[in-house]
Amino acid sequence: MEQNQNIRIAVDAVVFGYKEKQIYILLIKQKFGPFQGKWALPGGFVKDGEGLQDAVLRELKEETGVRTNYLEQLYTFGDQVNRDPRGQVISVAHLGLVNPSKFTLEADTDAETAQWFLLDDIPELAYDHLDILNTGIRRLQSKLHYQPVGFDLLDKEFPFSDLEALYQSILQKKIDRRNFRKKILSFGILHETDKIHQTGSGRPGKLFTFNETKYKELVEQGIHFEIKFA
Amino acid sequence: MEQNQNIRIAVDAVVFGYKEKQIYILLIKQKFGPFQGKWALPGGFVKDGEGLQDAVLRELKEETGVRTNYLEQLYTFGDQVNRDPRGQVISVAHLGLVNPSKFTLEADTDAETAQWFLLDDIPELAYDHLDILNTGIRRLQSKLHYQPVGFDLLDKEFPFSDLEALYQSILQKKIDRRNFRKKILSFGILHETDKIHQTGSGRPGKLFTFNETKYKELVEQGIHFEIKFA
DNA sequence: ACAAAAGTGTTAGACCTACACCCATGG
DNA sequence: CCATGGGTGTAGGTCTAACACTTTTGT
Repeated sequence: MEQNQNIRIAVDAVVFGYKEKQIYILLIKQKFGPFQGKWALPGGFVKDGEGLQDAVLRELKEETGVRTNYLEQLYTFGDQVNRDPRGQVISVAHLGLVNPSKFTLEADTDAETAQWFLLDDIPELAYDHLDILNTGIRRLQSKLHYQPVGFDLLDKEFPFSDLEALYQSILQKKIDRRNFRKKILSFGILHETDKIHQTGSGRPGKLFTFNETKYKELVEQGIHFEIKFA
Repeated sequence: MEQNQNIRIAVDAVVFGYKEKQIYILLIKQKFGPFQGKWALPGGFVKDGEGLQDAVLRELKEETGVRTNYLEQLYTFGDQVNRDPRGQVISVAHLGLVNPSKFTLEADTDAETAQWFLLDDIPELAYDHLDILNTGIRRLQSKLHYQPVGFDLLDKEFPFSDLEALYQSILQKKIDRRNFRKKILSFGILHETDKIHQTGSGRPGKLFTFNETKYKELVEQGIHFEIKFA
């Protein structure tokens, strides 16, 4: 009953960031270990006395310099006993959302570099991190259907087209602009400021902010967002 | 980097069963440990070289005699470092669905007894198992909205009213019979046999079976089931 | 005046909700 | 014939899908 286990527990993070109208994912290049030089998700072993979420936040900060407000548990990988060549390791994967413009990437400890990658430009990954990443992508895609998404990814003030591009980038399909706008506005999570987005070309758009109270309320309550591609 | 951890990993199972038109949950009475004599979810430590899901299935069989086809990962409890008085233990909770009529409960190893409990008759539970149980209930309730449920809980042939009672029992509210039937039949997961349910009183109902192919297809694809209480 | 991006409304169809009476069987 | 539970249809309202032109700005 009190026999010792020879299993170790780690955490990993699938962190999404949105910039330049596209979704990126945060990866690090490993400095040590069996996959030295390979790209991987940020993560590492949990320390004694440390909670799971704390471990993720610590590793993220150490390996990439990023801090995230939004972090949820994704899935625990431990059915495959040999997923780590160093021995049996169970990894509790988390999903994070971040606005990349708030941070400069800085690799500290186990990581040589940290870098944002476009989803269709992912390098070969260490361990089973591709599985974890795919689980994260699927989760993010389904989140859109039952929770508002965007608060943690966009700037405080943003043009409506940013939100639209965000949804299209996550779902990887085109959305009808008129229907999308109607639907989102009907949730009442946006507040239209009187500022105007200064851009290079084309008609400038009004800037919006999230109504944080209403937004968080709908994150709790759940929404039903269903929209066909145009 | 290769420092040893003093954290152990366990699994627990929230197993639902349906009988006599109501949802039950499977609990065991602990034979040993800090909560000796208390009721708890079936579960225990993962063995070296064992996968998570295998560990759940093993513990379930050892402690209750139940085997389940349907088992999904629920959530990993490890943010609270002191959830187990024996030391830091992270528990990967799973959710199982079972037809209780297929098993007689038999407690083998760590359990004194195993027993089915009605949801509104849950005894005091060991550890943070009430949190885990509530997470399981919420998950099962939301599953109804995006996946068909019933295949693993009902008999092979069942009257339509069983399915209806199952949904009502899980959602804890009354459902309009006509609308429910219309909705479920429109999914095409049911096959009407020409057999008749032999019951005590009242008009006998036709027996149905699940169209397993279609059912599993919709489990993958997802459905959208939304129904107001009557 | 042209290029680029923002902004805007209506209609048809699908789906959801509300609602009450008759039917088949056993005792 | 009564009690019990099974079986059935329709109309109103709401939500979604489809669809294209005009407006504002910079160059």
